[in-house]
Amino acid sequence: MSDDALGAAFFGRPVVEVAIDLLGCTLSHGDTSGVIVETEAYHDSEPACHAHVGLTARTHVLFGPPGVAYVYRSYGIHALVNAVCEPEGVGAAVLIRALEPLTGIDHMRARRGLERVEDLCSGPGKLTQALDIELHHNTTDLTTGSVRIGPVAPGWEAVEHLAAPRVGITKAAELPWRFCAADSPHVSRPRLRAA
DNA sequence: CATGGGATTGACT
DNA sequence: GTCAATCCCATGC
Repeated sequence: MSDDALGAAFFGRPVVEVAIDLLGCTLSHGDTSGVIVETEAYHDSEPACHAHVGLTARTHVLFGPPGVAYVYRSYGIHALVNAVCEPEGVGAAVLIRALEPLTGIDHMRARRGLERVEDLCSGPGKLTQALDIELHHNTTDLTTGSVRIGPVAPGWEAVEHLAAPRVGITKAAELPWRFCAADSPHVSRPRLRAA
């Protein structure tokens, strides 16, 4: 494992723990990067998870080794990026839902066609567009690849976090598996429902 | 081979 | 608050 990325051992733990610990860590691709301020956990034991249907061509990566990217297209429009968790054989991943932009902000503005920093990465479909993450990044190793997740950023070591129900899903919506950094103006859907 | 659903976003009433 | 856009892939005939 290198100094600028988290190792496979970090991701090979219970998915809810990883989702919480990822708050304050960095996601980077090329010149662009940001601090993760919102995540959601998904596990094959609950029906909202894509892996719930079992091992298919699509879900194959979710059951693979931890620390790998699972990227898929949602509603035919947006790419959403996840980090595969739990030991190999378990279908689980953390959805990266929002970032606070850190570097390459001008590139993000150009890709998004927007100026306000708090609009660049405040949603799972927005951050993939801002960082230029696409479907071909599916199965990329986040510990060594071009898209990678780094350790907690300076000043984010003790971020207070909130747990809340996941959003945008129709099944198992009651599980409080959405996690946000408290007081961040960069999370999606401004209002948080209490857990 | 045809069909239906989806972990979202942005524009419009 | 409501609604359409639009691609991948799992499922069923």
